[in-house]
Amino acid sequence: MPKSIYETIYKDLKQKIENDVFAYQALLPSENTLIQTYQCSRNTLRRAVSRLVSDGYVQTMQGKGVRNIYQPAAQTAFTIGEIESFRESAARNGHTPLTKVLLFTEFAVNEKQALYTGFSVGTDIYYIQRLHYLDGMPLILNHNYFLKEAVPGLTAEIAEDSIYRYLEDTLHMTIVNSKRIMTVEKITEIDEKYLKLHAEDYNCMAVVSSQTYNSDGVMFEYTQSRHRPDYFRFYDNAVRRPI
Amino acid sequence: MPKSIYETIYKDLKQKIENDVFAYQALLPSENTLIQTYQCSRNTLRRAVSRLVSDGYVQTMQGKGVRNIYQPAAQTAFTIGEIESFRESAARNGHTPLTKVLLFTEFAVNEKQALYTGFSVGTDIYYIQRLHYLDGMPLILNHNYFLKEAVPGLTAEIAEDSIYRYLEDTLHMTIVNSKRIMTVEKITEIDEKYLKLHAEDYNCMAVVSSQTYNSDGVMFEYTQSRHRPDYFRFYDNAVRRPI
DNA sequence: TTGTTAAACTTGTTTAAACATGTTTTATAA
DNA sequence: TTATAAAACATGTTTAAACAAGTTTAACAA
Repeated sequence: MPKSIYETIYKDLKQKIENDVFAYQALLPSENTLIQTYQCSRNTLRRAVSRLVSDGYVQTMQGKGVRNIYQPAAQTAFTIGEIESFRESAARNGHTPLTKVLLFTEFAVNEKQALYTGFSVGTDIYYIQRLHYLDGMPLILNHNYFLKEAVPGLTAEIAEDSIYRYLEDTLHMTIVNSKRIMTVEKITEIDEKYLKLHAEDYNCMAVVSSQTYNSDGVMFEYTQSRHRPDYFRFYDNAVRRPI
Repeated sequence: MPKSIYETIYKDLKQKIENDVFAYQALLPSENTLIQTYQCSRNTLRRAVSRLVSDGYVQTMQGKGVRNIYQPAAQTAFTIGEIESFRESAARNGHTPLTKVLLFTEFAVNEKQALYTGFSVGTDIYYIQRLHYLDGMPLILNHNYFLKEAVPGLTAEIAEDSIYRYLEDTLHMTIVNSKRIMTVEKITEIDEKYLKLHAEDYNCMAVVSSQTYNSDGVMFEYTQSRHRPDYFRFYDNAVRRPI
């Protein structure tokens, strides 16, 4: 339910681009034309288009027009690029997700953990280990650290379903911002065991470490996601700005 | 040389945040205050702030203010997140870069190559293999495919220096857009040889495949960058938008 | 003192207009 | 026919103003 006009336009244009209404490398209708189409102001239209630019869907060229440079990505198991829960991502790609909770516990952050999580020493935390399956295959091993005071009433049952659904629907928390770092790390015995990896085959894996902030600007989650290397893909679009 | 007002303000605020003028988790001065400071319109100021949001530097909260959530990242060998050449990245982090050209050739794209590069079959291409050193250590093995008609006069000498400098300074090309996919792949004999990797140690590596567009919306480069896993880091900031 | 309400803040959305700058097309002069 | 200049059209930047909506503070009544 997009509430704002620019968001409605953005979604409509995005959907049109994905459905080949505009050919690859072709120019979109000009600003003036689209203003007529959507009966909106120039600013509002430009705001919608600028999001398409960020998405890598189109490229604007001063004096020329707006070019469609969208090419559908090969459908893959896991696509990041937005903040998306495992369930959302699976649903979007038409796969069946399943989550198993391996460990659900709580403790206060020690010095070593403070260093890599970003939480202060002594902060009370829920620590959860979860295994994410897609179509029956274990793909991701997650280590979640949730700020206890920001996520009251979290249980293993909720973790088995969807923590993000609980955060947004029940606690009415708004997730806003997520800083991520991707690295490649050696697999551990735990990875080997749960993700059915074999060191002779793959001895390292993709690791995504993220710090997530809620709408109060409070970092309420640190997560380390350990991905099966053969099913990991991360999409990104970069825009070069003048120096 | 930032020409626009919003860019000047953006850079000033960014620099202030990086230099701790605003404390972590503190609120920035309000829009009205900053408008007075920079003597600009509200729109222009908001445009600067919105880029700081994209960068993950601040978070806006309706009714409350703008919170500084910037934390300096651990300095690392290679940071991506923008389109940046190897030399630029090295300079920014105070390292000494060196590039060796392993292979410089040209050919027409065949069917197999067309599939993964995104170039059409028969397109004339410069194919270059380059090894990037940082402080004397080989870190990245690059496979570059450049559209020949878009990059006339490319030589091995230029490739040894900086292709991007040639593109921008000599050919006056503007690089705008780069789509990237990150994966983890098994190392090959070539990787082992040039990056001094050992399969008993690491048998896979980080691979960044990218398609880059110039200001005419033409894809003029496909590159596969193969990174030493122990020196690879990719930073990203994601913003969750209402569904 | 406490609870409610209103005012004064904050950021968010939208419109309108003017001018700048780059590109293409058209009209005009040679 | 060809070269040049002007016009038309494209996106880029900036300002101004109005209203919406969320949060904090201040005033006020009980």
